[in-house]
Amino acid sequence: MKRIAESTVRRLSLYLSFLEGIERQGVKTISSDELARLGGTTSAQVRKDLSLFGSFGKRGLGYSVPELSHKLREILGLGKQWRVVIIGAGKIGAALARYRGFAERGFLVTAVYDADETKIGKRWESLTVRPVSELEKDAAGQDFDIAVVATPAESAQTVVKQIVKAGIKAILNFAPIQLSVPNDVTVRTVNMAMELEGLSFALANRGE
Amino acid sequence: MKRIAESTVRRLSLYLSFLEGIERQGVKTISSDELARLGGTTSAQVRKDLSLFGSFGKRGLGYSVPELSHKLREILGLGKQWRVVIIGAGKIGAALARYRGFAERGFLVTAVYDADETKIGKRWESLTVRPVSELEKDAAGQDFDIAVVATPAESAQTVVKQIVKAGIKAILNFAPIQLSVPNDVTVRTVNMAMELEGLSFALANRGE
DNA sequence: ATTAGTTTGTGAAGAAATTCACAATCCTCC
DNA sequence: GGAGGATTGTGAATTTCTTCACAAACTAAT
Repeated sequence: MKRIAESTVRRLSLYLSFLEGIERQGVKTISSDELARLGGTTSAQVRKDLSLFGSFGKRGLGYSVPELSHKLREILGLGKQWRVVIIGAGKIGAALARYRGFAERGFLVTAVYDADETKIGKRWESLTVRPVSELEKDAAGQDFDIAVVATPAESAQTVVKQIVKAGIKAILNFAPIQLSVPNDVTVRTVNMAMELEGLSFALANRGE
Repeated sequence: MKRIAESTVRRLSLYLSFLEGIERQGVKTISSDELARLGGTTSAQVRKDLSLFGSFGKRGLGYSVPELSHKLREILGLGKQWRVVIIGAGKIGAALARYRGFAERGFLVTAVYDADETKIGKRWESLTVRPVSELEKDAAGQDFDIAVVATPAESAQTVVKQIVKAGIKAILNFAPIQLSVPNDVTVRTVNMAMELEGLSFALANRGE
């Protein structure tokens, strides 16, 4: 398949969230134009995005809401349950472990790890914090899909090496650094400082 | 000034974080090549990004670390303290109010608001949760710069209308919806579901 | 069955972002 | 103070992303 841009994937995700809302309201059909309006983009963009994966609409009519949302879930790989491990049992890790949005979307938090001895053995909901040194061994039997890095910046790159060794191919990174990983590993970074600085830039340069 | 792309601003923010680390280690000078290596990009990209704002380097030598990081802070508007209000006193709001990264970067959390009567009056650190209906009035005297939206998706758009009315021009949005705002208001959205779905897509389409 | 009115899917055009490539400049050392 | 080596700044080339624009395909109405 042709390489798909990250921006495209983000939009697909956005379209899906609209479709799910609309589906609950019982709307049966939607045009690219309407979808574009909701997503703050253009109808051509919507159609182009979808056309990368097939043709799901009916000319003159639009898209069937249930059908399109099913297709998008399929494209985004939301059919199966992904198994998630959280590395770092600090505040962010704790908040994430309790976050219901994971389960709702089919992401099952399977284990929590930390390097700090004093945290090991603590229980969170139904999970027990395990030493990160065991990650690779554990992964052998369990098929973890996604690792969430919620450690301090200093330890993040070390932890990532262990994640990669454990054969995990997708990382959601909350540490405020740039992770270095092999080509076949996908990283998404959530970096509050960067978002805030983006806003700061916008405020500082208004009207120039 | 020419319009600057969001991706450029993100990279500037990234460069700055490297420079700050390097500065603490006492390194005095850095080349675009080194900076590119750290940021996972190319040296040409680094130079192009910086050249949008001036010429800060010395040919044959590279960039002075303290000078460049100072310039970047200036460009990103990190010189002044920005005043932040958090709207939504739920779990995310609470976590953000306690988040030290705000203060470290010069973002001062000034107030917390919520629509839910049962939450109003609660004290968080040195702040008291106030009714969001008072936001506009409060804003008149206080010059709030940035609003953080940490409400459920359902109330987010309503809250945003109040934020806009209060004259706030920058929003950091944690609600999983697309906010609609006037042109002169900048929004950055942090959406975990979208990030997870990006990873899911990558996993589902590996090697195609 | 024909017409009028929609809306898709997609090549082609246009815009934006990235990379190339090299002259210009600076530092160091002899 | 000239030569050699390094690295910037930036037009031009390239690649990627977005928008345009229209034929094709569908519905509904008469």
